[in-house]
Amino acid sequence: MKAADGPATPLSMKPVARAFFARQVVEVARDLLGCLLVHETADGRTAGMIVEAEAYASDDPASHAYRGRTERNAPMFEDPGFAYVYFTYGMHYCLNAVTDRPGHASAVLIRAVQPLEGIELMRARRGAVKDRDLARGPGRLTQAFGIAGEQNRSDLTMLPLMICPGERLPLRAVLATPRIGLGSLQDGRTWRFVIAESPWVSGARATKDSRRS
DNA sequence: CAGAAGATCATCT
DNA sequence: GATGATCTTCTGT
Repeated sequence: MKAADGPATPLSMKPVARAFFARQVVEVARDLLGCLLVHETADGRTAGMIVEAEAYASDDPASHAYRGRTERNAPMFEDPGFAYVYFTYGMHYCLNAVTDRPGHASAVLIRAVQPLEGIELMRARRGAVKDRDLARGPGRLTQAFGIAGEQNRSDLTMLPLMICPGERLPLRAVLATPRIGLGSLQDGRTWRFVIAESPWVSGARATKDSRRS
């Protein structure tokens, strides 16, 4: 007999309202912590709780949208609540949630989730790694969720994200990376990384050069 | 058209 | 901590 893979209690599948994404990018990034990322493919459904994210405002020099619209970053200029998926380093896909208003070109990179459902499927996709490493990191996450590989990238890019409310996670840190680029913020401070208090985050970044908020 | 860099990861020392 | 893998996208000529 096959062991069921999901959690004992079914996940709430009611997605957040579109208005959730139509706000300043760092606020969205912060509020995404604790939310559930759900993705379904022919192989099954995977879900996890977002524990680490990264905000990219349009005036951040490190943002793909910093130098204006291109073919690749076009989804960033479109409607909030959709995905912007891009391919990088010749082998990795990264998943973003488009935020703010159309034309503002900001997005949140989803950097790590705590696996909750479809864990066997994630293991199959990721190979022999510790469960802690199944979806810790933007490239690993897309691989575990089946967003990488043979998936049609352009289709994926225009799909609505399935983000559902989860639990409230305490904030561990908000990190700035001023030498790479500036997150644009209301009070002039520079933010970008948004990290929850959770064992599923990437430890090195979570402790280095952090500013509490 | 060529060249460089890249929102990364696995592996090595 | 350093390095190689691997290829798309963007920029400049």
